[in-house]
Amino acid sequence: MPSIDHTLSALADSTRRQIIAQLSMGEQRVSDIAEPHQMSLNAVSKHIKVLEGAGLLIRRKEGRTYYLSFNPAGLAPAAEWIERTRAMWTKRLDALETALMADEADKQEGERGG
Amino acid sequence: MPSIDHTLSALADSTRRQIIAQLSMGEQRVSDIAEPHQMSLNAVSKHIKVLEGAGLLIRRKEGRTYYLSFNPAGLAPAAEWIERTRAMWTKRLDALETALMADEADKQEGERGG
DNA sequence: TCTATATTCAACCATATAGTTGAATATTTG
DNA sequence: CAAATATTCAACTATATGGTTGAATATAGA
Repeated sequence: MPSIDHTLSALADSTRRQIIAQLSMGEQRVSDIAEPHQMSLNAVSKHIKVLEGAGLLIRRKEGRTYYLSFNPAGLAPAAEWIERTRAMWTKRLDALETALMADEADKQEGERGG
Repeated sequence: MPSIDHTLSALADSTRRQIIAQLSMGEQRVSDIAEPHQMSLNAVSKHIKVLEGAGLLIRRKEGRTYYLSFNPAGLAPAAEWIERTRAMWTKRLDALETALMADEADKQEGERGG
C-alpha cells in the first residue's frame, strides 16, 4: 500500500499530473503517453513508474505493449489527509467563533449588569 | 501566489505535515514547533520556510520571536486539483455506465426484434 | 530466423532537498 | 553596555530526483 508521502510526491510534479490528465480519456500505451512530452521515452517511463508506485496508475500488458490507466482510488490517501486537515481547522474556527460569541454575550451581560 | 507544485511538494514530507498538525492547536514559536522533532532547530526552520513559501503558513513577528500559524486557504490549490481530477473521473465512469446501459438496451432491442 | 517495435534496465550527470554546524542579526534583560 | 535568547543566514555534505544515452528483453511480423 503506497504511503501518503508517495502519493503526494508523485502528484507534486507537473509532468506526472499531465500524464494523469492524459489518461482521463482512457488507457494508453507508454509511447502514446510519452508522445506529447518534450523529453525522452525513458524519462516518461520513469514518471509512469513513480505514479504506478504511488498506486495512481494500473498497468496491463498485452503482447509487447503496456497499457496504463488511471486508478482514482490512488488519490484517496492525499484527499483524505487534506480533508482531515481542513476538518480539523474548521472545528478550530467553529470553537473560536463560539468562544467569541460567548465573550460577546459576557460583555453584553456585563454592560447590562452595570 | 504559490503554485500547485509548491503546495503538493510542501505537503509531501511527513515532518512538514506534522508541523501543520502541531499548529492545529494555534500559533506557535519556531522553537516550540521544533521541540518535538528529532532534528536541529535550523532544519525545522527550513521546513517552516518551505511551508510558508507554499502559502500554508503565516508568520507574525513579535519582538525577537516569530509566531507561525496554519493558513487553511493554502490547501486550496491541492484540494482543487484532486477534486477536479476525481470529478473528471466520475464523469468518465458515468459516461461509461451510460454507454453500457445503452448497449444493454440495444441488445434487448435486438433480442426482441429477433 | 532475421528484423522491427515496445519497453525496461543500467549507468551516468546535474540539480534539488534534507540535514548538519557555525556565524550573524535582532531583541530582551541584567 | 554586556549577556542571553530567538531566529535566520551561509556553507557544506549526503542522498534523492529528473533527465540523458546506450544496451537488454520480449514480442510481432516478414
